[in-house]
Amino acid sequence: MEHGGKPRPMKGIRQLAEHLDISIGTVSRALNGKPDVNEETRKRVLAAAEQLGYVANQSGRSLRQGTTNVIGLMIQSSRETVENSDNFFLTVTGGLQSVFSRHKLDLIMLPCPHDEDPYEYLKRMVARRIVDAMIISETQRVDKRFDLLAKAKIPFAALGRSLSGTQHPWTDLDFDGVVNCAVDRLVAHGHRRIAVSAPSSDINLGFIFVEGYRQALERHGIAYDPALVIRAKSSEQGGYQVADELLNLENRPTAVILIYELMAIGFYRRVMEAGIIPGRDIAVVSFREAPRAKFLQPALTCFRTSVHDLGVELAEILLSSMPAYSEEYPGKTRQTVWPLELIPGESDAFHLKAET
Amino acid sequence: MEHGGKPRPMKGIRQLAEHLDISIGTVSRALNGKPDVNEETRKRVLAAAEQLGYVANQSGRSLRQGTTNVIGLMIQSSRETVENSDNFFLTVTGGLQSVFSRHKLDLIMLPCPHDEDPYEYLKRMVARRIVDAMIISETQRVDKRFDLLAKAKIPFAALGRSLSGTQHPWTDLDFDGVVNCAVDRLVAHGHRRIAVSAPSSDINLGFIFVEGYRQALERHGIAYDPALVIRAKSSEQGGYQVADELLNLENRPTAVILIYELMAIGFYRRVMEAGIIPGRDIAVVSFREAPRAKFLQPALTCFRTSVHDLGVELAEILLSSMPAYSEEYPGKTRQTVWPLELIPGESDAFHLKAET
DNA sequence: ACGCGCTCCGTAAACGTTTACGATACTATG
DNA sequence: CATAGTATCGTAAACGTTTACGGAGCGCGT
Repeated sequence: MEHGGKPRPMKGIRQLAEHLDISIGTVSRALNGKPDVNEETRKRVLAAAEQLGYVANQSGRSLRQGTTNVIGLMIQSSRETVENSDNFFLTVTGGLQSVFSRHKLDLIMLPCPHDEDPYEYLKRMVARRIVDAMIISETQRVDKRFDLLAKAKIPFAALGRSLSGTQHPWTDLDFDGVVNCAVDRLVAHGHRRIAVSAPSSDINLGFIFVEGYRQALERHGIAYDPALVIRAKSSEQGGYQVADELLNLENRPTAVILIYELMAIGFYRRVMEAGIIPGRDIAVVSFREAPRAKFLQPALTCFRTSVHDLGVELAEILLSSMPAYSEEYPGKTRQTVWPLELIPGESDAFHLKAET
Repeated sequence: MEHGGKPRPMKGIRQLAEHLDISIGTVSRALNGKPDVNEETRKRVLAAAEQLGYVANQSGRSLRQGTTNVIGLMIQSSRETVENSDNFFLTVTGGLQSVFSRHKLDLIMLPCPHDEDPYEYLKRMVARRIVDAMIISETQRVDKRFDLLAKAKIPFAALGRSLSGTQHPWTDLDFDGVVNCAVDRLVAHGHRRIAVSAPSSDINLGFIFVEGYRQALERHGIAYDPALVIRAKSSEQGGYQVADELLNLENRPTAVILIYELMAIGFYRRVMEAGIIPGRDIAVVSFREAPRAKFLQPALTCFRTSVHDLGVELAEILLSSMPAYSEEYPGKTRQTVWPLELIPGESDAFHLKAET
């Protein structure tokens, strides 16, 4: 206003420079906090940029310095995922951003289309050089994406451990701990015939979960019965199906471990249709808690964690493996399992102990 | 292989050109499908690019032609949203992508951090020129983002109608239709005292929903009672709270319209604690269906739509307003309401009709 | 022989930044 | 006063791509 200049839409750093009557080099240095610029001119530049609404064009910047200041989070919104992911990713995103924003990094989510191969999609995104680093999720038991990213020299971290022995940063929920704790608890209550539901063993989660279950049984000297392992989708529908299959067994289990509490809704419905009350006639424990667990009747016993903090951990692990940021996270462990906490409900049937 | 060349990591179009012994101009034209290039050389170029894994650097491309081939979907993962959005956005994303992929457009999700003002965030993203167009969601009753995008000349479409009279492309769920249908149905069953729950009236949804409710009542000659309008979060917790407040009324309603079926879980829990059975003692209708509606007991009466197709509609509306694509969507209506379908359950108490 | 149109391709400029390098002015030191 | 050092700034190259422009070669009709 004091210049009488109309704040027309800023075109580029060049216009900003000639508006200030300084060279564009100085303007750039001023904006980027470089040391060799007079403090007073820096103030002028910043003020003018603010007033005229100038923000550096990202394409020009990344073309020059080969960096985008953007981290990508790849998610596969597959049918399977859409039904079970719930708000998991949005919550993780919050945790990631709370860390990234301190480093002026922006997070974008890259949703792989249903009909595109995740590997090809990632390849495309990586080649486009649109992100500086990647976070991948829903890791498979054999996941070619690890090699792809390593070869392309793109820093990355995974939400989900690696089973193929490749060395890279990851964090993962403590499936082993959860399933062990669940089995211990159920056994302590007198249960010997315990069913489990899990997704396909191609998915990391599906594999590890059942593996942990098998080991826990072994520890208690209980025989492993494949009929008690139900592969199902992690949705209400899946829970309904699990109950259905278990009811059809001639030798029914007295307890069941579900993966997602979402499944419990369908499971409850199906067993109640058969006159079976969770917590009285069958024990139910669920792996991951969502807010609705406590609204089920009877309240679901499940395992809880802060998904937000999981995002924080994931972000720190990623940054600690990026040369440009690693010194700010010294000695950070790059492969961690994330603990969960037991939230007791009424569904795991304490009183069965007495009956058995 | 026939060349004996090792497929080292491709640096740029220049290396690809000299590998083929053609000029980079021709290579670029060949890759981009320009007409003035021999079909046979085009084949050679495409083959080499495929073999060497060359993909154009996005920064260089967008710097030159001022376009990124990326559409941004802004979401506010506010606390409120995280709890109620469920998988809504991921499903919408699927619909969007099914359209965009036909035009070789990529979709990225831009999650606004909790602690950043959505307006400032959008401003930042727009100025960075990282996307060609934007889709914004969760529109407010007065939303400065419309002006921002219009001034920046960024094509955009909104998921959520405009109430401020600004002219821009949008689609929106048919709140009016839903709430009218719900009220009609409840009134036909003999209800006169009907409660409604909605988010804050600052949110488009909250405002329109209650407005439609008020008009529907008026149409039936029923007095509007502000005590029956409960502003609550769209979560299980919110549903619990709604039930709680309604139970405390001296003159209780006989029916309630909930916004999200997620709320029904909490609502069911609370009223059942008081010995009240939905569908017998109180009628419950919900606005938006998710898979779990049918697993509730008694099954929830609610309104359903294909969220995927909603995404398709939104994508087409956006593209039809972009000069580069508009001719492929001739005569497309740019402002539409999206209908929903009634899914009858057992929760809206048909038999109350006889009693009243 | 000449001109014209057509097909195909090479050249070089341009997009908006950042940054290495050198230039200038000033200060301190001998 | 000469010199070195320091603070500040301007210049220009570079990043990888697209595209306007023009040129070469060719066929064809006059």
